[in-house]
Amino acid sequence: MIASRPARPDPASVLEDRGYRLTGPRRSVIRLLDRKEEGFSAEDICEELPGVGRATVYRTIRLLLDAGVLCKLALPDGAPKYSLARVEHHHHTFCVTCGNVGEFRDTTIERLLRTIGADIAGEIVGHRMEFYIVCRACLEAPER
Amino acid sequence: MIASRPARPDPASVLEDRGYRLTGPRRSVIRLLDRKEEGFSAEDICEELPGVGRATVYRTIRLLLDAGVLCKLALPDGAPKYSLARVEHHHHTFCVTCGNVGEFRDTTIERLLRTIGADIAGEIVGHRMEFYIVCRACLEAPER
DNA sequence: CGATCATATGATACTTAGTCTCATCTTTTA
DNA sequence: TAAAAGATGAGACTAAGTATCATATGATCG
Ligand SMILES: [Zn+2]
Ligand SMILES: [Zn+2]
Ligand SMILES: [Zn+2]
Ligand SMILES: [Zn+2]
Repeated sequence: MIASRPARPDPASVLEDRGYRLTGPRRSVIRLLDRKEEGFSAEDICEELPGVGRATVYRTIRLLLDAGVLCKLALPDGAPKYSLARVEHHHHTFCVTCGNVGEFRDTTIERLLRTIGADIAGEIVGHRMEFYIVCRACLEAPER
Repeated sequence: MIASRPARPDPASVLEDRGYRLTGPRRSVIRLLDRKEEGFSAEDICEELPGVGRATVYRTIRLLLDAGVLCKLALPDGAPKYSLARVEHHHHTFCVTCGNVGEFRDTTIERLLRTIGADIAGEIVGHRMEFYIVCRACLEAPER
């Protein structure tokens, strides 16, 4: 089953492939994103890279979003979060207690979603799905 | 099958049931929402109700969101939109061409989503799902 | 190498969506 | 009718992100 996980695309190569220059500031942003846990904010990145301008951070984020190697999570309430995509197509889990973000894939869902098109007026061109959870750690945590 | 569609809750009664006063400004907002097509912005409401303060519009929207009779749609890109909920639990379609928003329910999905919990570490407390489509009207529209 | 031109950067102003504050007004209740 | 609770609205503030534009960087050609 290990072979079924597609290799994660390298954000730097993806940008180059798209004809963008791989400059110092862009490298810094990408290197930091790579070290980050999932579910960080754009402003986090700005603060941790004082040498890179805010505009450049946001511009790089946008390039990566457009290229599909970065996900923007619209949480039900609160600030948007970002997370480098680990696998190609996936969905997210979001712990409503600790805010932890996870990725998952389920081929059954994907198959079902494809068949559901029949019930919808129009042509389906994409979808998004998120699960709100209480994660393992929060379930096991001493109450408080 | 008609009987299977639950009656749409009346936003005004829902607010009263929750212990909020049904004041003039709140009535105005609710009456306008009710006349609106799906997929309007909060600022639309402010502009169309110059007699009601911005803060009150946003406060009323928040109350209705909390009560579950109004949906906030986080579109993949662009401004958030609102839409009065027509049925209890549902998902949205969003036409990527014209921006039209629709609601749908599918019990197969709901059943599947419940079973998928087994594969996810933690307890699922909710979900969100959206389909991006090209709607019937846009498919049939003269090209361009 | 150096000139040239496209591209990228960063400081900063601006925009959008929404919240907060607080003095005033309205409603409820006693 | 007086007091208390709740709601309102003007406007200040915040957070997330975009636009502007002068400067800097880097690729390409001679
Ligand atoms: Zn993702
Ligand atoms: Zn999917
Ligand atoms: Zn809805
Ligand atoms: Zn559902």
